[in-house]
Amino acid sequence: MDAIDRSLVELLRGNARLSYAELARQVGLSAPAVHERVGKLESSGVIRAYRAEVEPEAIGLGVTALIGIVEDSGGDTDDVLETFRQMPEIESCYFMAGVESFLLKARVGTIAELEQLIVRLSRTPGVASTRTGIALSTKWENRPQPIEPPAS
Amino acid sequence: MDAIDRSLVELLRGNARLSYAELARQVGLSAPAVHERVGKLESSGVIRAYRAEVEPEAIGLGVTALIGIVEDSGGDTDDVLETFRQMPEIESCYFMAGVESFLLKARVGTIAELEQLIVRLSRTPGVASTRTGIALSTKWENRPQPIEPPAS
DNA sequence: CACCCTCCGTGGACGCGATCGACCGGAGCC
DNA sequence: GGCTCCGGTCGATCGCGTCCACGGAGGGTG
Repeated sequence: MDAIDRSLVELLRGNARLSYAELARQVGLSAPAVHERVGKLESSGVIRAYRAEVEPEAIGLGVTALIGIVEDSGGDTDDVLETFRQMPEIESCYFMAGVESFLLKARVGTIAELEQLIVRLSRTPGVASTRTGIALSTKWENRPQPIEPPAS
Repeated sequence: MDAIDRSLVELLRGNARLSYAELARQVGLSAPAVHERVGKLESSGVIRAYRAEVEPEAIGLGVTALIGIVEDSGGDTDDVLETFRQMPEIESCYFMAGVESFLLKARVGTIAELEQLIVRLSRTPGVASTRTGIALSTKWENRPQPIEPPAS
């Protein structure tokens, strides 16, 4: 993970479809060298995936909600997690410090679907209560932040 | 936005680096046709960007926090937003219904940096109070959900 | 100091993919 | 029926991805 690797990661975070040849020009190496470096970044887990970022409204997911979950004292956290994992509406799931064990980001098409989702969450064994906030608008999301070299 | 477009979007959400030729095979069109469709999806804003998804720890951003912001009654929301936008640590920013006007997702390297960020947020004109939750672990994030055809 | 090993890069070669232009067929409209 | 437009295929060309052989720098060892 040297300076060139960081440049590559930063370039690919900005545009995942850059060709190896283009990356090579940007970092001043040959295309095969870049190919190998990127391959290592992928297989070492630094780069997890390449994703197209889509306007949610365009695919019928106009409603974004953030849902805090308080667990039952008796519940099994892993079971709860597994149940959440089965719900495709839940785009992100964080295990949090604090009263609310989980914070979920969910996306659905309509408020009615959100209601159904909340009902399903509330009924999930191990879930004591939920608290839902609705995003009126997304100002920005997953903005890549510049990589700073390790403070050595 | 027909069924083929939806397939293309779904394929690219799963792997943004698929070649046009591969996409073409998957959807049963020729490569130039796919090229044109994807170009239209990009320029119409359905596809906003292609990003590499990176393990945050690998680039020195091991601390994830979710921060709710309560606005001052006198403050100007746009100014507050602009200030947030200048802070690279804030990866996502939602304008919310409820007492907390904003919910921010921030990523920093250390708890000390998080502390500094919260101080800066608290001092921002227009911000009345902040409430920070720390993510102990990210179970998953930005998981693409299958696209369902418009309910027609 | 010479030697060797390893790592990481370059350059060349070759096949495939990206991309452009020409053409074509069906839908909608005079 | 014939025009036009839209959106596709086909074919050709050029650049890119990817494999391979080679080479130089750096470090350990006799």
